[in-house]
Amino acid sequence: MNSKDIARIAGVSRSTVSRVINNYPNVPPETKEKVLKVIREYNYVPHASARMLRGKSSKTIGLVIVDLKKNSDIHKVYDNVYFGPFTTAVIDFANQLGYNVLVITVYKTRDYKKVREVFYNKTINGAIFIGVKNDDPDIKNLIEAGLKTAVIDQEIREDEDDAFNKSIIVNMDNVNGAYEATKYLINLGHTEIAHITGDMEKLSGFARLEGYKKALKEAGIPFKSSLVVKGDFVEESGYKAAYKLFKKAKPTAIFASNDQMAIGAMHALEEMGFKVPEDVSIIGFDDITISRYLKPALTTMSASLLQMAELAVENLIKSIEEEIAITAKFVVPVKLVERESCKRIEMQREKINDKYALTMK
Amino acid sequence: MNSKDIARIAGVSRSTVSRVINNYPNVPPETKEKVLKVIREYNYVPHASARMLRGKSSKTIGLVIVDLKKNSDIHKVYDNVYFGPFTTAVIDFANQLGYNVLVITVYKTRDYKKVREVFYNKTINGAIFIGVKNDDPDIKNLIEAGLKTAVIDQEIREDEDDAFNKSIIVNMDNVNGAYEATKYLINLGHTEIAHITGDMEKLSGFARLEGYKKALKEAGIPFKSSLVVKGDFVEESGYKAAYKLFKKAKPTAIFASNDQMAIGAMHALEEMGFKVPEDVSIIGFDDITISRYLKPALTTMSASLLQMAELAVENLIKSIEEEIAITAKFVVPVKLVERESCKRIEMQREKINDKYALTMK
DNA sequence: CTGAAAGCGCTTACAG
DNA sequence: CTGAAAGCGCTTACAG
Repeated sequence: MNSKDIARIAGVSRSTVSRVINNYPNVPPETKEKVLKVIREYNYVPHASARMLRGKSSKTIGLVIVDLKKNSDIHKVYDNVYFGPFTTAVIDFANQLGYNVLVITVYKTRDYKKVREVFYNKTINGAIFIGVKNDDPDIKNLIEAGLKTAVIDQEIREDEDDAFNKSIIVNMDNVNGAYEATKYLINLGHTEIAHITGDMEKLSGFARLEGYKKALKEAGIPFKSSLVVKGDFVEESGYKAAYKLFKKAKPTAIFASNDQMAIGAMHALEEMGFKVPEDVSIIGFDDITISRYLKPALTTMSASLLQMAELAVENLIKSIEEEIAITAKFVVPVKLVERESCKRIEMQREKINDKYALTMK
Repeated sequence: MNSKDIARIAGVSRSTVSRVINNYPNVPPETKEKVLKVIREYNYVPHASARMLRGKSSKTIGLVIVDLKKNSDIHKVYDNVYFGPFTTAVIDFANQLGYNVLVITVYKTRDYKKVREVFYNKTINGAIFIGVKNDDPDIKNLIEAGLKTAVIDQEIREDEDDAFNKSIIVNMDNVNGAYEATKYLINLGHTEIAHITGDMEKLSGFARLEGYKKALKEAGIPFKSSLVVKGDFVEESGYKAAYKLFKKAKPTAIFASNDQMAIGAMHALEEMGFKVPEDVSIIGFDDITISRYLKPALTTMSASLLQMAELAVENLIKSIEEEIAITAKFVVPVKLVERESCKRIEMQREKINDKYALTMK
């Protein structure tokens, strides 16, 4: 069944069939109805490739989920509690606007080849990237080659010539979020506040560290490098970080750069014999689904993934359809979700120290 | 940049360019290398639509996530803790086999239009369906129209003429899983075992009820309809079901048809003043990520989503490429994950009854 | 081994 | 208002 068949059955030319499909104004109602009837009857839908070849848009965007792991291929995205909700939100918004979404996973640098492929072969004309490291050269190349992009979690640049300046950027308000998280602990009376950092190659990694420092500085609390331990956003790194931390320091509170690491740290804390929040307060970032089910439920900073997905999708599609390079930058606000993992302290130092004496000998 | 340009620059005809791209055997090594060099230099990738129009496969499958909600559009897939991991697993396996995946969400029956569209316009030639109700007529139509399909959670039929018999089917071993879950409770000494059912329009809903009944029967425990409450697989329904249940009955254990409902039920139990597992044991199904973080950690039945994704993807692609209707049916085994939410009881009936007297007056 | 040509199914300027 | 024709970028039988 193709437009020729439809034309023959309806007793018109293929031109006319095409005109009614594309809603041209100069088709008389009766002709239009006649053609439409045949189209419906035969479930005819024009061949997408033929239309594209004639210059119509593919109406397809890519969603590129990047999860570069240093050492293993065991870690797959399906572990990731963060990407799922965002992915489905992107699909929903895109579908609403009549766009399909092709989802592509990138675990190693060479997987970017998959993205180049669908871009150069014209399957997609735009893509949303999540999980990317800051200033990623692979994405830069793609942008320079003309791919319309929306990137989540990417530094907003001064340099006008930078490729990322041609991209839509959607970020959480990382600095402020981290600042507020730390300040929240300070207001609770904590001064020995540790930070488990995220992946420092990502904006959300280093920006949250920055917010942490800012809050300390403002409160006149000296920054101690012994209270900062590197993590990489996965649970296990939070677990290890907590052990490392308590080997050299005695914080009363921890700000973890995301919830997954906070969860890992809570496990370590439990193993070491500390109670949360009685002995150590802990706050996370992201408000993933699991956090509310923990005991104690995790206090954390939350940003609307839905809003981020919406901004990315709508602006990307706008930039595709209007054939202009929209360069909008968005910073989505973050708000505190107070639950049970943080506690006010007042001169509890002795108690904590006693505990230490006991646990660590 | 198109094949004509490449041909001109390499000093050959378009035919030859096409031959090297498609790896025809009858191209001399030097010619091949010469052309390849130009292709690489200009980042040339053949236009996917043009190739398709000439009959090449689109190498794209659809992943259709169905989440039909009766009354609201508030409930979106992004809530769903179950679809995320499966989705990324499907994408991974498909990508590995050189296939793209187009993800489509279906919240209302009319959203199936999106699926028909991409099928009839030749964007996809196969699709995987998850979250579908049993014997869904919309999917039946698609199968009959020639879409290659792999369906998750669908009854395996006797009737050879049934459309679903032309589909690949991948199920969890629902009946056995439910049977084992119930038997586990029985072996722990429970006889008053309630069941919160899933959505009875889905295979996993009614098959798990069947397994529950089977275990009771085998143990000689009479089936009581007062111990069975309807749910629909979402958390809130488990919450409500638990309240409803304890209004009319006094079970010492609950088998919830999935983990989300078990979580809802645990909340209700807590509110009603029952301790898990001291007062009431509870077991779920699915082993979603959250379950291991609960306190008490949820005992549940687990099947490998990865394996299911792999079976669906590999067989679907095989059936697409070999142009045959593969009709394989798979039942993925389920295994018990013992955690902390179930407890052996021995003549505790009095205690429980006391508690009741206290709580419910 | 290689090129010229037909044709996949559309859309759209062109002519009437 | 409508049709005939060109052409989008490929692939592949055909001829040499």
